[in-house]
Amino acid sequence: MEIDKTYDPQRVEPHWANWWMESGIYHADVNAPGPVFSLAIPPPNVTGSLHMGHMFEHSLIDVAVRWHRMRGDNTLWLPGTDHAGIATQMLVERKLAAEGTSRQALGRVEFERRVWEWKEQYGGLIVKQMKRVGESCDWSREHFTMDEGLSRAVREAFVRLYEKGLIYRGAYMVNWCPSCQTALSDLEVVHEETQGSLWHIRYPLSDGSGFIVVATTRPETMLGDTAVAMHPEHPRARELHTKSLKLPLTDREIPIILDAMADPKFGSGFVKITPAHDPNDFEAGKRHALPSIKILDESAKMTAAAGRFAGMDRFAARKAVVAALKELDLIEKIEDYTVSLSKCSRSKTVVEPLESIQWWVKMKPLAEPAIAAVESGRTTFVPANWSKTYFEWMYNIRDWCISRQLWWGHRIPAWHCQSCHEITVSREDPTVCSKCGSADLKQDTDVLDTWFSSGLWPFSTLGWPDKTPDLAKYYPNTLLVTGFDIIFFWAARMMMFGIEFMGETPFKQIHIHGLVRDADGQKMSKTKGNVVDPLEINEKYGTDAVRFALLVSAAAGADVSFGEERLTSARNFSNKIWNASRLIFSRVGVQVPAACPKLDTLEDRWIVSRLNATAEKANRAIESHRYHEAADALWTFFWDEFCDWYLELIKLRADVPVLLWVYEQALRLLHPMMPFITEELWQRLETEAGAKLGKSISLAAYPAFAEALADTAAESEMATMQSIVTSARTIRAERKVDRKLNVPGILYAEGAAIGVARARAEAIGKLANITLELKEGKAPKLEGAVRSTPEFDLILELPEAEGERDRLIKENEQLKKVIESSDRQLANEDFINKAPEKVILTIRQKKADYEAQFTKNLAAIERSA
RNA sequence: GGGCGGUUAGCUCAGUUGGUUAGAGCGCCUGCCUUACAAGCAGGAAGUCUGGGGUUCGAGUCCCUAACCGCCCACCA
Repeated sequence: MEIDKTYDPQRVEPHWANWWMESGIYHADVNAPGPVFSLAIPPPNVTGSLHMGHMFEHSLIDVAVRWHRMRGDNTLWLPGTDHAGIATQMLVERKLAAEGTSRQALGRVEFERRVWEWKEQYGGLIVKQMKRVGESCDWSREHFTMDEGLSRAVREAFVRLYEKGLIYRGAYMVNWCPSCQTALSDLEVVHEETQGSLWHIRYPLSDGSGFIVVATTRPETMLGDTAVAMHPEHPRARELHTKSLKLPLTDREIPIILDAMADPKFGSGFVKITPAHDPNDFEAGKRHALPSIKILDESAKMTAAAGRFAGMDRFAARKAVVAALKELDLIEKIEDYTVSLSKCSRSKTVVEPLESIQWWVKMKPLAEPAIAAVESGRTTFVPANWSKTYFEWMYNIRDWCISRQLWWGHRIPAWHCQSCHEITVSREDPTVCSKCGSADLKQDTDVLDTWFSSGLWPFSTLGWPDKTPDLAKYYPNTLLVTGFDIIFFWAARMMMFGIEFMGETPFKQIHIHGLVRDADGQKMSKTKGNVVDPLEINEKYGTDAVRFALLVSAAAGADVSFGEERLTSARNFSNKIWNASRLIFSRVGVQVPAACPKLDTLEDRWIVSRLNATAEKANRAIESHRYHEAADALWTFFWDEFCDWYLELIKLRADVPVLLWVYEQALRLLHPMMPFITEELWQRLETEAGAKLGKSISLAAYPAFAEALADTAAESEMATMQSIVTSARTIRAERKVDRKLNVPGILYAEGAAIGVARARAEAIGKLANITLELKEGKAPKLEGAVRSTPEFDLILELPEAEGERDRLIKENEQLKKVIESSDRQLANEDFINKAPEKVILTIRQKKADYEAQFTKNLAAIERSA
């Protein structure tokens, strides 16, 4: 068979990626038998393109999915994308700006049309990329959070929560992004420590009896102060609390109030109260019935209430206010101060706390059962520790602001009556007001937080609110694979909504993976310029190699430091698989026995036993989401055992019935991690009758552990044989013997070892290029080119090596340490009494072996002295 | 202010419930273009498992403590 010398993924991958899709083999059949394995993808943002984080997450998912499918489970991996409200709207607005227009200029309807158009044009990119990298999704069930079915689900969910009193509308302090022009949830605000200042400002007492000093990080807000608070226990409380202050730069008089919020130990012990622009002060304002003066508008510009500062931007106003106060000599001092700035996670604009009317979800009643679900173990986290993070947030949960003043998203299904001002919330668009019957209705202009619709994802994608067969079969999902960064945003909300609407937790397990970092462990970011593009490296190294490189370094929950060396070695591994296949195909052919053939030779028994052990390890590892362990086991098996030993031994034989069977099984074991190369090679194989093996390796059974194939005797015999070969090679390497030169050698051994040596003498001779003579018993003297182990002495006909004596002395020093420590242990009564018998026996054996070795070495050392 | 991780070979990292002389990849050293593979083969060097206490017959692994690094949460003027 004509086959390239090096593996070229580009010649193989596009074909299979395409065929997997077109053949529809990953379509989940509701009526198929077997246990269900279902998983819904964390829907990537439509605006996005595939980055390393996706590549990693999707590799983890695809391994789990392919493994379950090969195990015969009724497997569904449901793909889809998220409309990502703010992110997408920002992108399209930027594009409009470049065209010299704006959403305001276009109007709402036209803008929405443009976003849809944009989505159709560019939104499919990430999906295309996912298809190209061979993700085994059921594309017939692809969903988008704004498609018709999901929109209906969103509406249903909203109405139900509203009817239950879990959604309410009200005026509260919200995080307002002046650049996105919308309210944000607490989660969409990021806190950043910044070097700022603490301004100490003198507020004169109205009666002219002096000043009190307040400290603030935002001096411009003083224009909206409506009180100054002091702690009730403050030493001057009695004296001051009836007095009032003359608020500088204004002609207002404000009271001094007593409130425990003022920490007497902080600063001067007085705190200014700006109810309109600070959440704490907002509450204080309510407690003390203070007026609220809004001095900043939705664009963070000073309002008319700010007097001569009106129209200024908040930061300009800050400077101007400070300057004005300085002029009046009202600045007592300015301290350097570290402030925690709240910024919009999208636009990085500093958010402004503003009072505004928004829609909220009451969270406590939803959180309680979601907490219970994890406490009771109905849903578990992997790694388990993440449940702490989940609990931490859930116990302290606050109501969720779900309305956004955006145009791209699910419009809130609420209608405001223009005559009686009643709100009608409805599944169908109402024509008349539910209270007064007026037809003059206007739909609420807000849309819902993106995460509201993603929160319904595990069941909305299966047809909810209808009772579909899909929903019955695939809900709850078996597994969720996601990043820790969206545990609160997404996982927790799905838990709450899943339980609320479906009565059942949405997934049994939540696997939280880490972050893909660069080779130096730095977070990848565009500004740092250390972003690795998966498509670029997929092209360079092959998708399988990229997957394998990610998987092999992905201990559960751990971050992955991703450098090119890892890719190179993974790429080399695919090449190794390729070349082993070349050898097999050219020497042995492509016909695979239907079952494991009869095992006669040591190496056959051994490789089958190793294959079996590897299958066990791989299954256990994948099942418990320890993908790196599976990858490692497969690497070791295929490269070190199958290629380096088994194939080398096979080359010496004509009759090889077992080889193809083991090889084909190995391809199956590798398939979930390296789908392309394994499919390509597997498709070249045939049955012994010359027929195709099957439709796709991805539908072949994943090898399972079989007790009957475990052969500990073969493993230990093979270990002896390997040890003899390695000893001979080591001697040769140390003396730099020409590879082609055959060297006579004598092997002294007893017991089992001599049996192995006899049975495989020829193979040993060939692998080490020595002519082997066997003698039963111990070597009479150990000099010359010798290698000794507890099992045997091997003497090659070569002159004594320089440095051999030093090596033995060094080895004996180490042996002595181990022997002494074994002695100590064995002399310890507690150890003998308490340690399990198995451990004691092992130590005894170990000690005996080392002593024998030590004695041999010693004899050689003494003689060479 | 709370919470969670990490510290193991030159580098990046593994190390299930404590139990043989702590592993891998890359890098390094030596020798090989061996009819599958130089993206390879054979051999080799390299670690007082961050420090200090403790539990235990036995600790990289469990407990306490310190240092350093990182992350998350929080309405600390």
